[in-house]
Amino acid sequence: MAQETINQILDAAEDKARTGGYNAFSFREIAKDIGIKSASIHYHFPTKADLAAQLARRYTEKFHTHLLSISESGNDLHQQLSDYANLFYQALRTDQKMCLCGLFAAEMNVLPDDVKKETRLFFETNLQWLETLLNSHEIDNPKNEALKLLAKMEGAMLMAKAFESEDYFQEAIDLSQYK
Amino acid sequence: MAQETINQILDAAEDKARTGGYNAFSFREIAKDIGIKSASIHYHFPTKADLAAQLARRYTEKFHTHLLSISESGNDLHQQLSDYANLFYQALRTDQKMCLCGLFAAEMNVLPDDVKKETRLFFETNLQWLETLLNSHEIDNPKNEALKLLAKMEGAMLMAKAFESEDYFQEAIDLSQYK
DNA sequence: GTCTATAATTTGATAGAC
DNA sequence: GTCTATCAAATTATAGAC
Repeated sequence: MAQETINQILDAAEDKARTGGYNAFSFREIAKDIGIKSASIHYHFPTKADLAAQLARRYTEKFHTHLLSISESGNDLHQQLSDYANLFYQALRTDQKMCLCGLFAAEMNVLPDDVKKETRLFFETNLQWLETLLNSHEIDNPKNEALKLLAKMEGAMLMAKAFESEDYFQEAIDLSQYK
Repeated sequence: MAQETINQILDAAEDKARTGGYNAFSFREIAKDIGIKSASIHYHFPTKADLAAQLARRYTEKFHTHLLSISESGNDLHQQLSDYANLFYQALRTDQKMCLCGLFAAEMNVLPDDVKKETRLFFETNLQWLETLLNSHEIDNPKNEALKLLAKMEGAMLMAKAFESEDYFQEAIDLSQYK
């Protein structure tokens, strides 16, 4: 199955990209990890930009699936926001790694255009989901509150990376105002 | 003067590191920028890890100087925090670049140990300054509030990078609770 | 689809002349 | 302190056999 190899490539690439960014993964390393040759990766992804763009796209799509699942729970605002924060926290906790798009955003200036576009889409997807949620609970300035919440998530992740401890994420996240 | 060359090297390296992180600057590129040869850089900084560690150290020291200047102003809490946020905003606005240590923090896992240490020191310096400020104004939980403020700064910077507009920084920063 | 082989470039780093 | 020259390794990418 071709799709299986593609998934293996993306999995290996994501692992490395979330560790050190766009320059932290190479065709040869990925190939070695999954037991094929780098030339085979080029068959599936002609250029590194293609691979990275697909990486960001898949990451965003998976994330979006989780967002929809939170929406459909019908839980109250505070619970949904807690579940939202938990998406980021679990990424830290289970993988010990940064948010892929958070890392890409920091490197925005050196990313190929397609990767830039997909990275930005991750943030837009998050903002839109947050805004809809906040709006449906009659929060003032939902657009601005959404941006502040997203910044809080990514900022908290950065704290966890800076101090090399997931605990800093939880300490930096405070959602008590939405109770 | 030797120090002048060293500063030129660090300036050129900082410019590139703040654009794309640890892997975004090379000895050859820096050398070309300032009109010397890469071998000459190795005379001043034996390894890339040495150069990056000094980069983070200088960045933190400069930042600390600004922090002290804000403290000494004797302004009220809200004004000092606004000035603090402005340190980050100006870095975005004048250089169109991310916080060096914010970017390094995102890449923490792939940094040489010395660079890791210096990067962490930037965040500890910020936390300590914030905690002292908040404490002197009798804010509850100054340690935790300091962490939340620092996360807010770095998160807001990331939003600005993600959407490629400094405006997002200002929108994500809200210090009205300290008025 | 995967392979071998290889091109073209860039990288960090060192030896030794001046 | 800066240079030339060079090394060894790694990078993205392609051509062509199987």
